[in-house]
Amino acid sequence: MAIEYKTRTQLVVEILREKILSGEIVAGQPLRQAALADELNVSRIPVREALLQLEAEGLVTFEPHKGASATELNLDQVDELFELRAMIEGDLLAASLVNISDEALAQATDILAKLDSALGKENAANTWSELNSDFHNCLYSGANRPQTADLVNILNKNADRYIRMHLLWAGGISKAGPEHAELLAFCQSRDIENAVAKLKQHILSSRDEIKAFLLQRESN
Amino acid sequence: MAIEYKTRTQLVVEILREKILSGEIVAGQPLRQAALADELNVSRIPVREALLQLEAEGLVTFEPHKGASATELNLDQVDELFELRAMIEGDLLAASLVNISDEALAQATDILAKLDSALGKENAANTWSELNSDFHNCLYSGANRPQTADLVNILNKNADRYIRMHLLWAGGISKAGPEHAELLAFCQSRDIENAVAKLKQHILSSRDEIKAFLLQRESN
DNA sequence: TTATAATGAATTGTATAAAATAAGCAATCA
DNA sequence: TGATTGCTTATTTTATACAATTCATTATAA
Repeated sequence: MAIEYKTRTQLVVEILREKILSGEIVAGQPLRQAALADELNVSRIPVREALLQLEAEGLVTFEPHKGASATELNLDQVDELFELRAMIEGDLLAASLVNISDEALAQATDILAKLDSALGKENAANTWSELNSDFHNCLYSGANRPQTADLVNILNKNADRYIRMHLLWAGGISKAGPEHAELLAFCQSRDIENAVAKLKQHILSSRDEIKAFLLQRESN
Repeated sequence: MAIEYKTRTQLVVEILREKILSGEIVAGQPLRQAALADELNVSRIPVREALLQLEAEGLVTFEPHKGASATELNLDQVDELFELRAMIEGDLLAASLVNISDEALAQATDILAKLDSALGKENAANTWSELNSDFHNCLYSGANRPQTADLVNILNKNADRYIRMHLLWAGGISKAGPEHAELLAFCQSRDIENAVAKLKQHILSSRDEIKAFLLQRESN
């Protein structure tokens, strides 16, 4: 297997993204370029460029001369983000199911099993979230819409933080397991209408749980 | 009115974006950092950061150690881009019409007049495209969905190059004028269903014209 | 006391210099 | 000749150094 070359900037992007998604860097927390450069043992230039890239993904907010911080979404923004996901992913799934291969569906079944068993284990939130993303991408693989898929992945990265947080603090998206199974069943029978409806409901119900959690935490 | 401070990076972003959208920088053309820095009288750092930002917008493609170039979309990608726009903008318009103010609609009427008169004039493509964007944003102003609006604007910047190109080389989106008028009429009567249908059809018909144009040019 | 201006430390933004990498071309070997 | 290797050059990537800006704090004046 060929090793792929990565620039320092790309490495910093990956490290910082993971720190934000995992919650190690908390939303709203200022990200000091010099401190990060020091910690990662690079100069400030790749750190700056990484922060800019993360800003484009929505995970970081930049203000000229004031610096960067991990983006903090309020309840309305969380709402909007999940609505957007429901719409776009619904459309993507519909397009995908027309052409989806049996291999992709088999793979999705596989991932689903891992997903269920991941819940109790160590580092559950991080593993779960990655598998969850794989599962959904697998179902969208028939669509052949690379730009839309990229967009979905960016939106998911933004949602991911909240999903992980919820998973970590409230013991998980309680209904995710059975919902995934139902969704996969509709996909397997190529029942586009029900599959899309289930997917949207799945995304929006996770939104509701997360919003409820955020609201409750806010009031403390 | 207070003038807003802009970093060199932001200025370079705006200049380069306009050059790409206007066609001065042709798709596929390599963007040499040193040459651009020299031309704009800044160092290479702000140029690099600007190119990274434009990459996030989809206008520029970066390859490590090889440099940046203006992104070139093939027919399928143009297709996907416009489909995505139709879906998201349709949804955004529906949400907007529920709350849209009479002022916004009046403003849209205003812009529409300017839009028609802009067609024959000098620099038609650039002015038209800006007004066109204003017109649509005006119609979406009632939605109160800032993240979705941002996304729409990014997608529009990608589509814009092709719209301007078509405007410039083929004398314009022939049906845009009457379509805009019809769309506005539906909006004024708060007829959500017809307005959304009209908008989608408007976006997709411009896609068809552009694809036909690209195909014809390709075969030469 | 309150408002405003001056000061300085912390931080970001930019320029320049150095290092790393890729691509083209000549030299070498089969 | 054809393929491969090593060198040269162009370009990008990164580091370091400096300039500009912000923010907090203190000093000054109304």
